Amino acid sequence: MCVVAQIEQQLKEEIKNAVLKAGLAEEKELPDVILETPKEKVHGDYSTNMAMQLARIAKKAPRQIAEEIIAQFEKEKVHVEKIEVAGPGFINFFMDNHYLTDLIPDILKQGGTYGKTDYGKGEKIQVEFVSANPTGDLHLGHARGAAVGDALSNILSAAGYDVTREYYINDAGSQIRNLALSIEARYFEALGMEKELPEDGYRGQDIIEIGKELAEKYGDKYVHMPEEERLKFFRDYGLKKEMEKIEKDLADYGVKFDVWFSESSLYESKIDEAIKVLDEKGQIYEKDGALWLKTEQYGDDKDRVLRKSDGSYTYFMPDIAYHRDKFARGFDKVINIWGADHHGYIARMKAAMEAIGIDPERLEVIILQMVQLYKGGKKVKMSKRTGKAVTMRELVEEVGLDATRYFFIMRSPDTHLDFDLDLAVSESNENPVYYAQYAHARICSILRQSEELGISFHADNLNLDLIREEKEYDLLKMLGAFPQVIIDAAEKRAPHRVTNYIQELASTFHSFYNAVKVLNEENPEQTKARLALVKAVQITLKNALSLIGVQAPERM
RNA sequence: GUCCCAGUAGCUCAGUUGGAUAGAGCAACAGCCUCCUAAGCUGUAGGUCGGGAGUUCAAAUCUCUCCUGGGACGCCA
Repeated sequence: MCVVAQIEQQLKEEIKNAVLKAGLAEEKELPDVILETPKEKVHGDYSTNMAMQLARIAKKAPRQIAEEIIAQFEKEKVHVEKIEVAGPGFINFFMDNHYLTDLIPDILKQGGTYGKTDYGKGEKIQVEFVSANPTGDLHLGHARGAAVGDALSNILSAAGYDVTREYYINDAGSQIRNLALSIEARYFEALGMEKELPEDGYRGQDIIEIGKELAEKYGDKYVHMPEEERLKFFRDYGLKKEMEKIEKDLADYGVKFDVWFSESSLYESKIDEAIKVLDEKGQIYEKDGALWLKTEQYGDDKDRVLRKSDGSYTYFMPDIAYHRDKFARGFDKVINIWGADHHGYIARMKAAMEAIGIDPERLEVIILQMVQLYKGGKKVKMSKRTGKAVTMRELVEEVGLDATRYFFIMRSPDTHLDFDLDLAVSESNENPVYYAQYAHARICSILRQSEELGISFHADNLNLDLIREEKEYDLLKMLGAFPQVIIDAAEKRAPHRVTNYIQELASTFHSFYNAVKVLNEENPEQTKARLALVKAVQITLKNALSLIGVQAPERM
């Protein structure tokens, strides 16, 4: 536990003691101590609303209660310099912030692990994201999903959860037959023959190329083959090609999955098992030649079809078997990251979990709202190059990996995202990515120069008494907050809290940089202490950026 | 029609478990480099938190209702 968490803990404890000593409440009726960090410095470093909360229990005016608490409070024990009662009854604590300097050697020693905690206690969480159909290129929505899913996974890991990243490959069902038919049409086309592309076939450039490739490799070998045999080959071939491409796109995007789960593997036995369980629980029935699941009684709009009257399964059925399998694999929580167009599906899936005997609370769905590209103040609908929707690869080529990922993480998942291309590519002060990276590069520059000057410092041999400036304390407060930021971001499934933190930390550093000179040959002891401080900032900044998959450059 | 998300400064958005005078970046205006990277800093100005009602010591935050924008509602996946 870092000093900040320790002090906060002790402050809460001391507030509690003071309340009990003042006889304002019994131990069992005592509300949880809420400690806040006020927005304004005039309200101190910490503040509590305890007096207001106790107004009813103690039957006294809040300000009166506050005074009584203060009278019993032992300041010296917890680095409190001054206490004030303010407003309707807030108790504001002004700290002797020098204790914060203990963070410096602490962070230097922890290095790349600073910020990590065991908060999640190794709870097993699966995050399933992207899971795009293997029928074309990854697009903007997938890019957002990949960025958010990867960042959230990193954040959960850092907060002490045992995280598995998973991609669900939709390699069964009608869209895959469609893929085979689309490839078939392009294959014939490449051979100069006519074959109609199905109406809802895939028209992507990638399919055209697969068709060409097949024609070059095999000539007209497949023209004379029985249709089913040909389609099976094209299906398997296309699937392999598409998945290789998706996997490469994601790897280039900095995202790696632990498990690639195949939908078609469910057809071996897991679907039958799931149906059997549902049947035993009396959750299914036959009507109009189809098999239905009673989801309505669990909050869904209506019951849903599992097996169509033609004997094939709907998408829903293997998905139920899939989710049942996830929990059977021992995950305490399962998080799905879906596009906004799937939100109607949540109630259905949760109902299915309940029907099959799994607590639906253990399934969480994060819905990502739509992404809209802007350029020159106008909506970008299509790629200029291809005339089709803009792909993830094109986006990264245009604005770079760091900016792409940063922009996607920057906003809360449930807001519609306007992605400003001009802003993302601009190498200027308008661009929030560079603002943060620049802070890191500046620190690296200072550290390089200290080496050239032959100044070295060691975590165990610092004179921390020479850290006394207001701006230095501001920085230390930011550094100390980092572990809790990760916990909050993990708990609220809100990666954008990390980018908010990065902006704030960078801003606090830039402000410090302009006010305080680090390298000062006339005062080597202070220089060493300050070098250690900026080194701690560098470590924290780099750790934060790595959570969201953004580089921390040493020069810019 | 039912459901989900959003509505906060000119623009893009934060806003902790309900807390004090609602914050940041950009844009605007005024300053700061003989000094560790000016992709930076300091300051000024800018708001009926979509409207209304309620809950309470206290509401951007909770409840109800209405308005606006986006999306979802298949024996598709």
